[in-house]
Amino acid sequence: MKIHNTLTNKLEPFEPIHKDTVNMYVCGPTVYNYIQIGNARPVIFFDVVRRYFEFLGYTVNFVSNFTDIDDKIITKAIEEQEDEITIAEKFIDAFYKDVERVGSTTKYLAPRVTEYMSAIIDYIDQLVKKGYAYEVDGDVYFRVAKIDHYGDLSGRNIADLETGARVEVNPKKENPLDFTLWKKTPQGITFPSPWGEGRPGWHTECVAMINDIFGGQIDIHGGGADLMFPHHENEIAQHRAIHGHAIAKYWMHNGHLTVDNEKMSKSADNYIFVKDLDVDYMGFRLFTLSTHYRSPLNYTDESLNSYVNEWQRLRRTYTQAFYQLDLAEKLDDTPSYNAELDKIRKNFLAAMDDDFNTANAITELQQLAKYTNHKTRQDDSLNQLLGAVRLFDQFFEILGLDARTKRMSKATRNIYMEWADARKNKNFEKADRLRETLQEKGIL
RNA sequence: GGUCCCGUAGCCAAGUGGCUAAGGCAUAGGACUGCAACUCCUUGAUCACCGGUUCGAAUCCGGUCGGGACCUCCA
Repeated sequence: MKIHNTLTNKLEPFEPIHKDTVNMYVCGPTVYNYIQIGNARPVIFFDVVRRYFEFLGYTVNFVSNFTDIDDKIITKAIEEQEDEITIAEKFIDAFYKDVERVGSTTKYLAPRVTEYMSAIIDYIDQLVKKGYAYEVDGDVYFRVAKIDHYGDLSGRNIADLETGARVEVNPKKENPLDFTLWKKTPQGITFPSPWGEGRPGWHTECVAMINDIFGGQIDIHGGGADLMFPHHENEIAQHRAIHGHAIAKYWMHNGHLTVDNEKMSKSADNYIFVKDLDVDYMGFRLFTLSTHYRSPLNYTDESLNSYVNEWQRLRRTYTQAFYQLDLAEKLDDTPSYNAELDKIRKNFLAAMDDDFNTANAITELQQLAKYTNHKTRQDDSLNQLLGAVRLFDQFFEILGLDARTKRMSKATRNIYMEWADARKNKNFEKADRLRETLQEKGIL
């Protein structure tokens, strides 16, 4: 199992810190709006990461936060004449719905900033006491100059960053790179702190949560590539300041999604919410997994549709094989795996082991479909067909693709038999009628 | 202005130094079928461009063009 570590920019063998356990944290959403399809990429990809580790036998402790205190939420609250908590609640519910829509699990620990206020304040307080942070007029800033290796993760050096600063610098800061830990807020929800009423900056929450929940270095820290700088860089800096070592062993970042080769933005009028996609969401999931996670993913209607079709094809292959076995009452037999199936399985796992190369894994899924379609037309090798179905189950489970198919009821089975009979007796009128019924039930 | 990523057939996409550049969709032809649907078989590439390194490059180096991300608070 190899993982590309953003920190070293290399493929590294995965070795868990604690035997048989994977502790991972993925930066979650700021809940001020519905999520757009680009936000769904980490939601889907890191769900696959979790699934694959679980398949390999690890216990995965998966944590992803909600940022429920933020200027954008405050702005939205004022806009909608609601309080921040109500807004946050609304979009947390919406987020969970979208996560389920795209086939990812919602059963993981999801701490919220509002629940972590005292831990965050405590963390900032420690930074101040150790001299890594300073207070100015009710704001608290992190002293970047005091940390070595700032910029390692994103491959930047401090000199370049200073040159590049093109916006007016905040005169309160000792150094333009210093980032906000605590912010005195003129409007919206505030919390009491040693530095007065205010709210936390964005970068401390993840560190405080990781520290509290995991109590030490985690295996994997993930998120979108846009978070690499400054967010993750700042997490590393804070954690190093207090604990003297890196917060995570492996950093994983997914590439961006563009729409017609443009960044999604409201002004470009190409903003697509997950909830508004009018397609089979499993097709969308397959689409996002069709490109390696670190590569950019470009959305076009044509491209999405081709994967929606591909998904329907895969599912059809699966259900046809399933029903054939069901009719023959072979579903509970012992599956047989021949060399061809073993090879497909081996290639699939090798692809996943290679830094979660889902694109190549999907290729094996397609090979499995071809194999299955061949076997479906040969009645003599039902145990091998069963092997194929079981392999499909495994692949679908790992990728989070849901093709669950129920066994036929007795009534349906009878209709099927009648249909077969009618065809045999060339009673085509009756056969066509029954065929329609079976098609409606999704059997044919 | 700075840092970095990407550019493979009509479309999606793997491959990152070495046999004839995976796979899928679409197209076209064929097979199967009572008719369909489904399915199967066959069908396509001067790897953006120019130059260099090498016995050998899609893959490494330099340049050009095109697209994208980040560089401040925020995502």
